[in-house]
Amino acid sequence: MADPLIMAMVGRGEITDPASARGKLLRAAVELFREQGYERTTVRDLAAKIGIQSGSIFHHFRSKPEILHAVVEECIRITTARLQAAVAEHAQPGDQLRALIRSELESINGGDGDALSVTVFEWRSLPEQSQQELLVWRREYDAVWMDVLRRMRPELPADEIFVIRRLLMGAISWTPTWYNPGGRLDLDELALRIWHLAVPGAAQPQ
Amino acid sequence: MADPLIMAMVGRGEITDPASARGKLLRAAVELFREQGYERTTVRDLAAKIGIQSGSIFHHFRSKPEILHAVVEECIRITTARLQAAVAEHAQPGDQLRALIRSELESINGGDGDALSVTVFEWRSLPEQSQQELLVWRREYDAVWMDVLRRMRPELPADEIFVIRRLLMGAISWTPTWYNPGGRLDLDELALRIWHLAVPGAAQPQ
DNA sequence: CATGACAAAGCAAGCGCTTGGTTTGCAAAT
DNA sequence: ATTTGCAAACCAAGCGCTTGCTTTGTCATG
Repeated sequence: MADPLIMAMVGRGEITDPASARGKLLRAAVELFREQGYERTTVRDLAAKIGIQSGSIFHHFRSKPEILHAVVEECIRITTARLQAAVAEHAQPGDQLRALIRSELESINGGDGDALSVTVFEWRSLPEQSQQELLVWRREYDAVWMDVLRRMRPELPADEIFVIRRLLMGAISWTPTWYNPGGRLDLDELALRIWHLAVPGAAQPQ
Repeated sequence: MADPLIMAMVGRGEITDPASARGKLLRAAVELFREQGYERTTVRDLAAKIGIQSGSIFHHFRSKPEILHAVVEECIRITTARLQAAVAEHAQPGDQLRALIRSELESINGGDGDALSVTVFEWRSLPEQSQQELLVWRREYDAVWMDVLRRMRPELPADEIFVIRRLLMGAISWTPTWYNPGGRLDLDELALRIWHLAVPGAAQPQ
């Protein structure tokens, strides 16, 4: 847990310290929400997972929806920071796009704390007001993608870029339902396959 | 509701007659499950929607999960029949693929009884045993896609075809979260865009 | 007069959340 | 070095409500 990106964000007060009680609760929530969904996870499940009484949870959060809100907000902020870091490592738009795809795949299929799948699949379970508030962070997230795609395919109009983004997002978001992280297809190769969806003119792999 | 495909299937006893009490219940369930999800839909919601008492539901179904099971099963069977019909209308694999994409888009975004989005998004809410039983129908559904894709890209190995299928499935399954059926982008054009993802060598639209 | 389709009422269990009080860790005051 | 103060973290108990489902009875139809 010595992830420098996480530690820096904790230092800046942007996310909860994973070592704190609140942080542990959030990580347990991510795991349960991903395994069995938000609605089917009870506050008692959550409490049992970290070894406290169900009522004690409400010392840290005012309500159950607030837990989901916190999970999603921190997840988006972390993932956005990861995406920006991935883009910054490359100069060419093509490389940036591949890094972007790879980074998002990792965030959604990765081994530790893959909260992005919770964000993606439990978004509808958020109260209307929460969704509205979280849109601010989602737009920042989207902007990273749109910038890179625009530079990658400057010949396309904005609305076509938008459609491509959404289609890629669907393809990537869907991978947790079928992709096996331990199997023969590794994340780099999968990222390359998806990259070729967005860049039809490029040379085929192999 | 004079859909000949539906009527034929009702005649063969493959699906429930939409005019029957059970049929009305299933259609109401689809609507509610799609709007607010299976878990958040109560049997009382469902009963109120068709104007009966909540207890009366259990004359038609033994349990709430059994309702979801029936919704998903009938949906898969209908959608499979629609896909097969769409493929049969064309001779060339390229046209067949486009018809396939178009048909699935319509089933998941279409105006009337778009149960496919329920099937897609509520699959995890099915009991383990239901999932196992329904896999039989899902395999038949998948086979339609795999056959066409194999004929379309005969140069690719089976596992690459599989990945393409899953990526397309993700892109299509995700459309309900962003696509606006009444907007400027119509389903034919969207289908064409997705088609070009699967057929990178083909000429670009326009 | 048997059957199917429902209404009416309600049960047991589980839900999110509240309450009042206890433990723990730590730092300032003595 | 010991005491005191205090806030964060937590426990134990349970309230009020909703949930899926059951039971019993009614009534129209064939």
